[in-house]
Formats: sequence, structure tokens, C-alpha cells
Amino acid sequence: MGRKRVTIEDVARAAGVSRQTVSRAINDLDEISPATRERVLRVAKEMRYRPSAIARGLATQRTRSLGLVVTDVANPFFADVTRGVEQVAYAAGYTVLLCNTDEDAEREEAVLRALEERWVDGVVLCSSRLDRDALCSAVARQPAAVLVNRQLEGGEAHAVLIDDEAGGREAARHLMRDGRRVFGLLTGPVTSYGARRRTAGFHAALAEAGLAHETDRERPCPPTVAGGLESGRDLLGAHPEVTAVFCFNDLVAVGALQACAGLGRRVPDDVAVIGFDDIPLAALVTPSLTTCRVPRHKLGAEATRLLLDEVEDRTDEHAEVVFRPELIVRASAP
Amino acid sequence: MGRKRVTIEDVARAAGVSRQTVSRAINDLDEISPATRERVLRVAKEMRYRPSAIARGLATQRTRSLGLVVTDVANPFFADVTRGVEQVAYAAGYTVLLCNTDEDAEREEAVLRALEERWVDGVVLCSSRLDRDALCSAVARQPAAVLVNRQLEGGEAHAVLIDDEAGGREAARHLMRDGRRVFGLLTGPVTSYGARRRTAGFHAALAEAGLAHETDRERPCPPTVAGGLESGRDLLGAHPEVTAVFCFNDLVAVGALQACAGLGRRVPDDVAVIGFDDIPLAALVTPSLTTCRVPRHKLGAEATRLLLDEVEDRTDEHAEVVFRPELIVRASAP
DNA sequence: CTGTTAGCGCTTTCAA
DNA sequence: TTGAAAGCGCTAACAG
Repeated sequence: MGRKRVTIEDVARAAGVSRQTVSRAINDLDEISPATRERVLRVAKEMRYRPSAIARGLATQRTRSLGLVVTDVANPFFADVTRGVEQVAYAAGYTVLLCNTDEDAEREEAVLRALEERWVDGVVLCSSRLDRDALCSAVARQPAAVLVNRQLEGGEAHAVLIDDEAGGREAARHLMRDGRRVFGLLTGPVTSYGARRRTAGFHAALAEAGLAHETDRERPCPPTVAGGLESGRDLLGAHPEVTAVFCFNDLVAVGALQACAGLGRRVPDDVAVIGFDDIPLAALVTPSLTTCRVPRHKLGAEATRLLLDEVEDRTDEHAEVVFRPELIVRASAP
Repeated sequence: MGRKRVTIEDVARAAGVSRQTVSRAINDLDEISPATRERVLRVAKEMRYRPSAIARGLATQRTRSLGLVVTDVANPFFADVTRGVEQVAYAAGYTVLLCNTDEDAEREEAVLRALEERWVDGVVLCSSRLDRDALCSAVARQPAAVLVNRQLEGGEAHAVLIDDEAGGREAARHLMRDGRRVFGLLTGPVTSYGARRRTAGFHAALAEAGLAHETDRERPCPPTVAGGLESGRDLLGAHPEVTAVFCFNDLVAVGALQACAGLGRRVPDDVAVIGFDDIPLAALVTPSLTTCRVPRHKLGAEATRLLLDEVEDRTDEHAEVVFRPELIVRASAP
């Protein structure tokens, strides 16, 4: 490990040509005779030459790398989004720099700064926790950017979204059809754009049906099993009249399931539970979770496609792609 | 988006000093007067100057970035390892490039090549599927490398391991204590080093107890729920006499649970099931999984610590760190 | 078709 | 304490 690097100069010398000719060969340009190209490539291969992406980046001002910012890599939601991003990026010859923000706005800004210094060609920013102004200027400082699960109303950036309101609405309607009337909500992080819209959709459906709802039966929580367990306990303890709980995501819903078990409330007989995302776990817990399915992989893939369009100048406008969640009915809320 | 970049030159001009002086200020070197440093930093900040990691990398031959290679980001095991890596790397000022191999050796080599071209300072390589020779030369081409879940007997690289044999042994002993005598194994990917060692440990414990075991009650499988389901069905169908199944990991074990359910075999009454890793899911399925807990986060963190030691020349020798798995007894194999 | 020259933005000498 | 010159490895623009 750690021997000298083989440079384009070394290859040029060994092949008896100029650096530029080597460059033409390895980049498959056509101002070069087939014979020399072949010879150069052979020499390069023998020497195990690897063109430096760093030097190339400095020369071309582009790095063929993309930043991906998520709040938590260990969240199955982002794991799938990440795969979608990776797949499209890799196919187009780009590398992905993955960054974690831990739901923290400061950390998010630090991470975006680091990506900027690394000259990534663009950024996929998921579930940003920045406020409007900070987000706006952060996005403006990147050469290209696509938001996921978040929107800038002015249209300053591409956005790939799910119709959170529709999801919330469908969940509410489904519960009402089942005869439920008193609802609790575990609303997730207060800084989450999606969380607010899901709640809004849920409220809208209740209002439509002329049903009263008290917001003191709502609890924010971290988007984790632990968060759902704790806030779920609190909610159900304070409001034993609740017969259905709509959760920010499936992890929270699993926590809610545990809270029910701990309090001796049967699911779905006493309390129905609905999650969001349809992560693989949702089908595996007992009772299995009713949830709003989100095309996570597509979210990442589509975001990356849009990003590459912008990076490679194939588009001027800022697109907005909305995926509609699909209610998956399972045992926790039949 | 996409305005001109502010360079060190711009800052130098604006501050009325040389580029070198700006460099000294931003890198906190001490051959500079406090007054100029302060002034330069103020100007740099006003201009929102961001030093280019690319140019710096070319000049210094180091990029302050690390590669992380895993077989699947969406696997909760690697998600936690990734967090461990990220945490240590970030604290030391390094960026992490995450790469997926999809359990494919060719893809793994491609990914390592890409990292080499990007001049990462070192690589954390998890669960490599390369054969000994390929792995050896791949490692030799990186400036520094740490293997996770894999070992090079010659000691050509740092390795962070779990004691897979001990895990397999403990699982077998636990099942025998419960009176089980006829075992099936879902052994995971054939190319997995850990898989072979887990199976070996399991075998060893049976031999120790003088128990016969037929290897035709063993099935390899992809390390996923689907893989466990399919191979589990096949195994239990062909060998109804099996009363306990030891699985490569928890995902496979969950698949096995589903296979049992499908075949009407009760767990643990008819068939006991043991997994490996103790991913969060293990405690959440019904019946909850007995499994060997592996300190995934520590695995990643420790690997990165070793890697940084090598990158920053704090060590010469190749360390080998072994974590011992801990048997967590739950409902699937009491 | 091939080579030469210049320069990407930074750090590393070495002088002043 | 500061600055000037050179170079990291590559590509872009131009000449031949």
C-alpha cells in the first residue's frame, strides 16, 4: 500500500506519446488513430494506470459526484431512497457522497458546506429541516439541487414529493369507515414539512365529515420506534378515549403498537393504528401495520434523474414531481 | 445557482495580501500576524469563500475522504455500521463515500477502482465477496484499508471481526440445552466468510456433544427475508424432522419464521429459530427472535479508528479486533 | 492525427 | 512575517 501513483505523464512516456494523446485515448475522443489509441490503452492497462478524478475535477470544474443528504441512514425509509439515488447515479457514472444530519439543522448546514467544498456537481437533499430562508440560500449555493419531501414554494429548486395531504386524508377516511370517531395523532418532528401536511390532510378529512377533533390529542415525537413508544404511552395515558392513532411513519407506529401492548389496549379491537411509508418492517410486526405506501426507491431515483438533468444542462425549469401514497390495509386497522 | 466560484486568489486580492497569506490564515498556520489573519478571515467570510477540497487534494495528495464499501445499504446491519463509520470519520474531518456492491464481486472491484480514482485516503471494506487473491491485490492498491467481517490470514490488512465461530457454537449449545437434536441451517451467501465460520462453529458444538448432523439439512440463501422464506420452505419441506433452524442473519430468520407459519409449524413449539446480528427488527417480530447480538455501530467505529490510524501514520502494524457476539434469548428459541 | 501551452485552485518550497 | 515561483495531474485550446 502507498506506492507512487502512476500518472498520465508516466503513461505518455512509456507509450512514447504526449500526455494529451493519452488523455484522448482514455477519454475515448476521436481525434486519434485507432492504432495509437490501442497501444496507449494497452500500456495504460499494463501500468495499471488510473486517471485521477481529483486532477480531472480541477481541470474540468466538474467532479461527477453527487451529494445525498438524509436525516438518518439507519432509517429504512432513507435506505431505500439511497438505493434509488445510487442506482441512477452509478449508471450515469457518478459517485454519491452520503451525509447524515441526525435531524439537526446545524449539522445539515455543515454537511452542505462540506459538499460545496468538495465541488459535488449537485445535491439531493431529503427532508430538510432548515427554515425557508436558510434552505433557500443553501440551495442557491449548490451548483444544482433537488429537494425530496420538501418544497420551496417559489420554485427555486426541483422537488420530488409525496402527496402527504392525500395520505393523511385517506388514513382518516379509512378509520372513519371503520366506525372510529376519536383520534390521536403522533405527528413526528415539528420541523418536518411532510409531518405538517399529513396532519393537515387528516384534519381536512375529519372536518369534511363534520367530526370534531381536539389538537390536545396530538403529540410530536422523534421519527423512531422509541419516539412512538414514549409519545404513544403519553397520548394513550392522557386520552383513554382514543380509538385510533395516526402515526407520522411506520417506526412511530410500531412504537405505538408497543405502547398499546404495554397499556393492555388490544390492536385493532380497542385502538386502530395507521403508519406511513410501508417499510418492510410494517408487514412483519404483529399485528401487521396498515400504512400509506410510499415509493421510496422511485423517490430517490426520480430525484437523481432530475438532478442529472440539471447538472448536465438538459433542463431549465424546476420540475415538481408528486407521488401519490397508496393505503395498504393490514391487521392494525382493518 | 451556478455562479462563479470564489477562489483564494479573489480573497487575496480583496484583502490586499498574497494567496499564500490567505492559505496561512484559513489553515491556521502560525507564520502570520494575528492582525492579518483576522482581517483575511473576515474578508473570506464576507465573500463566503470555501476552499476547494479538490484543489487542495491535488496539491497535498490527500483528500480527507474515506470509502465505505458494503453489500447493501438497505440492510439494517450495514446501516448501523455506516453510522459508526460516519460518526468517527466526521469527527476527524473526513467525508465518507458510500458504495454498494449488491453482493457482486465484479461490482465490488468496480467500486474499489472508483474509490482509487477518487484518491480516497482509505477504505473500510465490509463483507468482501472477493476471493483471497483478488482481495489481496485490491487492498494493496488502496492507500489504506480495513476489512470488516473478513480476514486476510497473512495479516495484509487491518481486520475488525466478530467471533462468528463462537456465535455458531453458542447457538448450537443453546438449542441442545432446550432438548433439540435435529438441526437445519440456512447458511447465507456461499461467498460469505462469516457464513462459513458461523456454520463451522455450529458444527463444532454438535460434534463436541457427539451429535450427528447431515449437511443435506443445510441451505445457502441470499441474506434477506425473501431468501430465508424460500430456502426455509425448501428445507422444512424436505426435512420435516428438523426441530431447530440456525439462520445466517436475522433477516433470513424472519423469512424462516414466515416459512414455518406457511407450513403450519409452530415456533418455538415445533421448530425453534435462531438468527444473527440482533437488528432492531429481531425484537419486533412475533415470536421475537433469539439471536446473536453483534455490536454493529462499534464495528464501524472501530474500523474507522484503525483506518485513520493508518491514514495518519500513527501505526505500522495490522491490528485485528474481534468482537464477541452475545446470545440474546427471546421467544423463537427459549 | 498529434503535440504544445496554459491553467484549474491550492500548498510547498524558498527568498525577501 | 510575507510573497514569488513551482507544481500537483489533468484537460482545453490552439498549432502544426
